[in-house]
Amino acid sequence: MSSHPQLCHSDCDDCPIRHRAVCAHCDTSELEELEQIKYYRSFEAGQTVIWSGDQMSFVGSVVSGIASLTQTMEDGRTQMVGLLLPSDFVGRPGRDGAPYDVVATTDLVMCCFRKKPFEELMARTPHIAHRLLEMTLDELDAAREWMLVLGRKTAREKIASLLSIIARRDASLTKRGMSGPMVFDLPLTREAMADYLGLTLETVSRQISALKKDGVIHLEGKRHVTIPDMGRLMEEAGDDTDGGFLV
Amino acid sequence: MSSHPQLCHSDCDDCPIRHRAVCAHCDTSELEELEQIKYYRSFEAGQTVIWSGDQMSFVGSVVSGIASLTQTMEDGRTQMVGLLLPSDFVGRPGRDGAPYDVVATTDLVMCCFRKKPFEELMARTPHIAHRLLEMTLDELDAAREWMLVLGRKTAREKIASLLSIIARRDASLTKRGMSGPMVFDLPLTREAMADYLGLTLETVSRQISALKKDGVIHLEGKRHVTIPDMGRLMEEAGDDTDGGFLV
DNA sequence: AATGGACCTTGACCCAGATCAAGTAGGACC
DNA sequence: GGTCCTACTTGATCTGGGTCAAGGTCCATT
Repeated sequence: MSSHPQLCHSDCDDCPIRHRAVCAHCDTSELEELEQIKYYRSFEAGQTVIWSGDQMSFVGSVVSGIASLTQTMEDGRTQMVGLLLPSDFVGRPGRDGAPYDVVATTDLVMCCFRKKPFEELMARTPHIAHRLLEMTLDELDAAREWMLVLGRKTAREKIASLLSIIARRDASLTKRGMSGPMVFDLPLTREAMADYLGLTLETVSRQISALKKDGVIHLEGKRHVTIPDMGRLMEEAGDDTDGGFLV
Repeated sequence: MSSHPQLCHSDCDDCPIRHRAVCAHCDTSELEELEQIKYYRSFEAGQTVIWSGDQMSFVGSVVSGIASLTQTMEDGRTQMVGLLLPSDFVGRPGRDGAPYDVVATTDLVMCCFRKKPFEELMARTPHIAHRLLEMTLDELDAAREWMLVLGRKTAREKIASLLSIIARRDASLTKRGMSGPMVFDLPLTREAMADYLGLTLETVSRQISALKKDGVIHLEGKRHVTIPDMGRLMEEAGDDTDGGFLV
């Protein structure tokens, strides 16, 4: 927590990332006000947090686990339109209905703020409003980057893109750097990856096997991944070799 | 203009949509301030308005013509990640670099505001900041809806989705209703449609021919489209038959 | 240690859409 | 009226990824 000392107070350990997403610059009285309207919710893997069309009564952020934003067609085809990792923010201040399902992809703990009072706080706290706009622009950038993945990349490039996103996020959350080999556990099933990438689970499986055979990744078991050379992975993803590290 | 009387002042005819995107509720002094920092720019079809990575010195909105947000891979594959129709807003207040190219897809006129003073105005005018957040959330919703199109729809459904978006936007801009047959000119080449849909131009052409043969659309020349039955088109798009009309 | 079930892998085959290649339509300009 | 050019169409063929089907692996439960 050393990099965000201003966030740290009593219950840091309880919910280490709880305020990072919302208010990196909140003063004490604002933090206390947030404290008042804060509560935690847990979900089991597979549970739906919010149904598309429902009223959303809270905003909040992911403490642990993974949630995903999912759109479904009548015939059952589904597409994940967003992946929420720990510290990511969920919610649409000023809006009522959810435009898509929010699903707990793993066991999930969320730190929530009641929506009405949060909006009121936001209305009289410009820097929170500003922060919300920032976060929304970030989400928009991520969504548009993903449109390129969905529209133009091959299956192999799609897998490599997903792996590099997860690896990067994991590195930044655990404060390990990006140099040297990266090691992490895949938090998604093959099917969830397929839904995120616009593929079938069989194709995901085949491409992961191929990347493994080619030495781009190592696998222990089905989920434990080692990436010996991050640059190589990003080439496989078809990304500009630089730049991507910024996200 | 009758539905937005508060926007109408001297130069309504000159730039009818100029403020609609930004400030439906601005008072006179705010409008005058905007007036001071406003200027127009014109582009020819094919010109690049902003290069990815460039500093953006303005925010603004499209007066006439079409612009598109485009991402390109090193090998030339390109994906449109946004379509800017008249009255749509461009710009990222609080951010400097553009994350993708903005390209004039047809001849284009934009109404721009100088960025620095616009941001200052925004900082002390909460309802403008709020409006910006609203617009960004709308863009995010649109981007995510498009992710479903890119990831899970067939070529035929993709074309139908694009046509119904254009038809709806056209209807709302010209204030014609959605009842009865819809008539409009396609503002995009087959290639631009392909770039938006993650297809090749040949596939676009074939699917348009197929929709025509099946009576879902009528074509006069290559661009003039009549949609006899909007509901039918939306079924072809695989959309929920209701709801979509809201956008 | 056997059973069951979720998750994953691999093979065989198929098809939607890409690719390659001609050709057509229509507008601008001489 | 011809010729050029850009935008589009259509056909023939190929292929990446989908579909269908058969196992395999790893746990949790008994």
